[in-house]
Amino acid sequence: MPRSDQSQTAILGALSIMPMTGYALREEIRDTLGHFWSESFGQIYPALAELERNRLVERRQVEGSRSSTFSLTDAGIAHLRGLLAEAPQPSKPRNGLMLRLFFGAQLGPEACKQLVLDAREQAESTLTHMEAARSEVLHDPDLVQAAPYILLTITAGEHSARATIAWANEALAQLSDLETPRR
Amino acid sequence: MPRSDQSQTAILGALSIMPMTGYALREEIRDTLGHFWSESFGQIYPALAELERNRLVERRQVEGSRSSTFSLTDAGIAHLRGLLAEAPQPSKPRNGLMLRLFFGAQLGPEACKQLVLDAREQAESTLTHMEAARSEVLHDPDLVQAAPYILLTITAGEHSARATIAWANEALAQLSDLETPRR
DNA sequence: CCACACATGTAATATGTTACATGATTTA
DNA sequence: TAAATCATGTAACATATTACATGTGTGG
Repeated sequence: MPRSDQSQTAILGALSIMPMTGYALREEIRDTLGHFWSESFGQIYPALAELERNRLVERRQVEGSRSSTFSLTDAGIAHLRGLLAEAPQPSKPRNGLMLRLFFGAQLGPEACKQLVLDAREQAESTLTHMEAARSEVLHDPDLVQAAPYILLTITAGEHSARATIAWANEALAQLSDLETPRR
Repeated sequence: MPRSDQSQTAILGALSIMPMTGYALREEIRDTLGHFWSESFGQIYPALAELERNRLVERRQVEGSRSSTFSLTDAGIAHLRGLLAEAPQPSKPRNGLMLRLFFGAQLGPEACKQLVLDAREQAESTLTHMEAARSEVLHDPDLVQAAPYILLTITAGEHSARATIAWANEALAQLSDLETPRR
């Protein structure tokens, strides 16, 4: 089985919400699933080609245009449900921030503080995006079916971002103590 | 520059805390950094070989044994500091749980609930591990220098796990509402 | 002396990103 | 009409996992 099942899941899933081109697929995945998923061009087109070979998606040429819209076949929907039912394969974590803090003794408190500040800022920006996403989801008529589930992922993002902010504040306090050793 | 800088950072960092064999390196990374980092055998040995070629680590053969201990050279410490100072490269997220929930309409509330239950259980287990790790770090004499920084990463893990648990409880309530549509 | 953990490494494979090539369509 | 965006795809490269090959030391 070439092409990761997980990429197929994301692609079939996105097409289950609405048919679209490969290009749009990448934009949707980046903009909508971006906080917890990513696919690159180099994966999307070959994966689409294979899904087409297996009759799981259908390409519909737009009249007088080179671009084509992909949509799920019945077999594609069945396949998607099968993939979703499989246990999520745990992704190998690679958190560059934590790696740096872990060896922070080599870096010094100042640089660590800056890393934590950056992380906090990013979490705050995530929080803003999540709020915007929530109202988009609630107002998009294409998403009435999917909305309750999508909202779960948005809530997860918010919880995670708030946890990061709370942790960052604690961490900054700790780092300040390290900076000025008691005299 | 072959071999990701990030792998080198993890390896040099681990060796900065204490010299060890390649085998031990993998065990340490799995057991100690496991919650936010991973390296596999296939990366560690080639990376060590290259670090050795660049005189960033030194191999010391143990008397009458085939195994050897790697330790940092002065250039290695300098290199490590340089790597740590670089901005963490954001890892492409791939959260299988969120992917499944996002398309949960295809899966149904029951299966989604099970996924969330599993996630909560895992977070609870993480919380237990973090507690154990904290007391280990506080009692290991090799870690006196590094401890304050390592504790930051443990605290981060705890915040994140607690956020997951809180979210899971909310999500389960939402999913129950979906299961029994009002009549 | 057998099984298991320690130890080093390579090869095959899988996965994923980036840069490039190409051209159509839209918008300023 | 020039520039930006949309659109499809490939090739080269980078990265990472898994299985395998090989052998040593140690405890039951």
